[in-house]
Amino acid sequence: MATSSVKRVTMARMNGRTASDELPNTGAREERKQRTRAALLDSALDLLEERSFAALSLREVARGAGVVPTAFYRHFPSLEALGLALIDDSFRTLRAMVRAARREPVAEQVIRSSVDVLVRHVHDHRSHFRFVVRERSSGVPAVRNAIRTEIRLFASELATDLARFPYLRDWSTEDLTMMAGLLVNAMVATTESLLDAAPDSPAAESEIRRLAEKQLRLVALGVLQWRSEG
Amino acid sequence: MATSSVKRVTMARMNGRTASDELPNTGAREERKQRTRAALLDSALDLLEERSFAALSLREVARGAGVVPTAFYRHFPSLEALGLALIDDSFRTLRAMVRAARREPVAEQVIRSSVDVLVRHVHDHRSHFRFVVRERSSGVPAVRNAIRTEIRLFASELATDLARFPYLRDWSTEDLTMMAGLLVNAMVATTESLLDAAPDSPAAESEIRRLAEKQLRLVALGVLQWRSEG
DNA sequence: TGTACATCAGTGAACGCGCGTTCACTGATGTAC
DNA sequence: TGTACATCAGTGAACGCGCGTTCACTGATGTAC
Repeated sequence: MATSSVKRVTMARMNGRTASDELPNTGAREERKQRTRAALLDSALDLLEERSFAALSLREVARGAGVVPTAFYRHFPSLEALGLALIDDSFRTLRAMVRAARREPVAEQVIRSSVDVLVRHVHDHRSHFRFVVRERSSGVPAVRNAIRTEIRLFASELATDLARFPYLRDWSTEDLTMMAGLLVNAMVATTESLLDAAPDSPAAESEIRRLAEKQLRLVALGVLQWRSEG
Repeated sequence: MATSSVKRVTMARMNGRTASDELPNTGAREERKQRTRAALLDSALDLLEERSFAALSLREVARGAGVVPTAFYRHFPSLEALGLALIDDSFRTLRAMVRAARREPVAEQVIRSSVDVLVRHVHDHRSHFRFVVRERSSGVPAVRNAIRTEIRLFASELATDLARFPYLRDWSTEDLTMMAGLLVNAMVATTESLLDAAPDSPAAESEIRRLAEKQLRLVALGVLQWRSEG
């Protein structure tokens, strides 16, 4: 194959894209492909409402997405790869939640507003949170480990955030990490309660919210008394 | 069939048992049956080290126990039934742990000795604790619900125990339950850390123990400041 | 104690089923000129 | 713009496999007398 001709072809393609009024990869074909990919992910999330990831089958997921089993391979090399993509999506949701929490003013109401952000996000993205919370401790090793890594990352970011509070300014890193771990545990437990409760039950939701706030206030009281040996 | 003859047979059996020097159901046949049953449970626990319960197959479990698949049905009507039996065994282990903890003197060292009991029991019964912790949030509904019921029971027993502490004597039931929930969360999280760590690594174990003690001390400080509205 | 019969844990063949994966294909969309 | 060719998402048949479950059986253990 002649190098010059390859170059010409590449440039022609690039010019074609630049000249067109569409972004790269936004043709009808690519769009349809992305829709099928999304349908596969949605199908999996649907099935995960009543089954664990380890119990999913590729054929079920494809069936739910309205495609033939072999079409699955056009999008993911394996079910496990789809699982990792679900983790990406789920933690994108979670990071959006953290950004929302950071926008809240850091006031005396910090506990209330943090719990509020959590409850609201779990409400709006049940299936993502359910996936993460359930597969965190059980299931396929690759999926489990990816989730744990993300949660550890999340906890250490939380520790960094905590270091900005006046009380906590001179805590040791270890103590901050310990406290962040405690808070993440509480958040996960609260998320589990929310997922167990009937969806769209404001009564159950506000009861859980009240309990979560109490737990965080109890921890906060401990924090005020703590003498970090950092 | 003649009623009188049936009665005679039944009584003869009862007399036979009473007269023999063996307890009922302790013949060679029954003993062998119990050994096979135990082998099936052990086989399942073995497989559960790297797989979730939902991913077990009856044939695998039977294979691991050294019996033919159909023999499984002589002991359990389904894999799910075996799962429920595993829960029984696991919580028997956990209740033994709680009894051990209650025998410890309630002193200033109560946190240290509680963590100590937990670490020791997880060390000695890894597979039971792993099963409970993993299947608690994922997996087969029947198994998951049975575990949650047991954990809720455990938490409310803990709340009762807590009510005996002087500081906590006039806390409201709700606050005691809330605090027990917090402690159970911490214990579960600690158990997860222990199961993640390399088995038989005293260094990892004592590091986790140290962290767990810190978390409990932090909570205890909060408790001392708490004003229950009970 | 000895004998004849009952019980029942474990066997092994057989079944139909859904699974993951392969392969050659189709036909709509995209590209070069 | 029109034509000829390339790309590639989705198809459908086919495969071998391990699965749960059924069934009639075997032979050691237990029981009656």
